[in-house]
Amino acid sequence: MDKDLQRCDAYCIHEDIVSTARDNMLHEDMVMELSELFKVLGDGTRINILRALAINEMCVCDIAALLCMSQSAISHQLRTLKNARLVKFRRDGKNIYYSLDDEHVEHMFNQGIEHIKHR
Amino acid sequence: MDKDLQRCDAYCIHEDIVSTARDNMLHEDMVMELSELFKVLGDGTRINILRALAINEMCVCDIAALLCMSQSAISHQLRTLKNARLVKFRRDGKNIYYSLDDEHVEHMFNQGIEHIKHR
DNA sequence: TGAACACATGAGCAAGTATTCATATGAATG
DNA sequence: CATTCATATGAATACTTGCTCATGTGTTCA
Repeated sequence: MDKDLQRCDAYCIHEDIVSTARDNMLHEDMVMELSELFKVLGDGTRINILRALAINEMCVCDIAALLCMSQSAISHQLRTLKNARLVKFRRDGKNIYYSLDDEHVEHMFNQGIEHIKHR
Repeated sequence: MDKDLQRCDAYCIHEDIVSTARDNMLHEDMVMELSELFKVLGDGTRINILRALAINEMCVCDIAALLCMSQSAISHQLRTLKNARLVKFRRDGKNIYYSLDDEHVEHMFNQGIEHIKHR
């Protein structure tokens, strides 16, 4: 089961360091989920949406007005954010109000901003 | 200068909420830099590289061996990470050793992992 | 019930991206 | 100085993605 120590053909200089690194790697699934999460955050439109929702819940056409984008474009992006469990929504009559569904995203933004400011 | 209150044509329901959100938006440049940072983190190969470098500095062929990928592919990814100021390097003879150049990335990973675990 | 409104969704396209392949650079070694 | 080794880089390609356009779904209201 844990015998995934299959050597790949790549030439390696420091066996011990590579071996230690291998033992500390994240599980494949976690890496995939992490990269998908970051991929979702890696888009200006979605960042703007999340930042806006951090202040207030909003319906789709409000977000579209805020960002000067089409309703369809916003709707597609909200779908992506919904799939990533970053936003939730509630229906009220004809409108659907979106809001944040995560307490970690803001921390991630802040860390990102720190990284950028620090050059 | 700050008169970028140009109304876009999109129909908007809640003027006050949109207006408040607009006042609290991140600056355009910051959104771009943030999205570029997250984009860099949004790739499994680069996540694996960063995680490995968090344990030890490593030369290119070691990373290639660890991840069972070509030297060229790793080199291209390291370039991306270097441009994002996430890794630094030093030369020692024929080898070039890469290491982390940021203290925030690990926090971002941890926040990401928390988000994922929390469903 | 049917028109109007808010939103979702599928197809299509232009732009971006991760890898491979071939080749270039740069340091050590004989 | 020529060869070898470690790494970088440019071009090409398969794949992904964000938007638009057209249309579908679900709710309200007359």
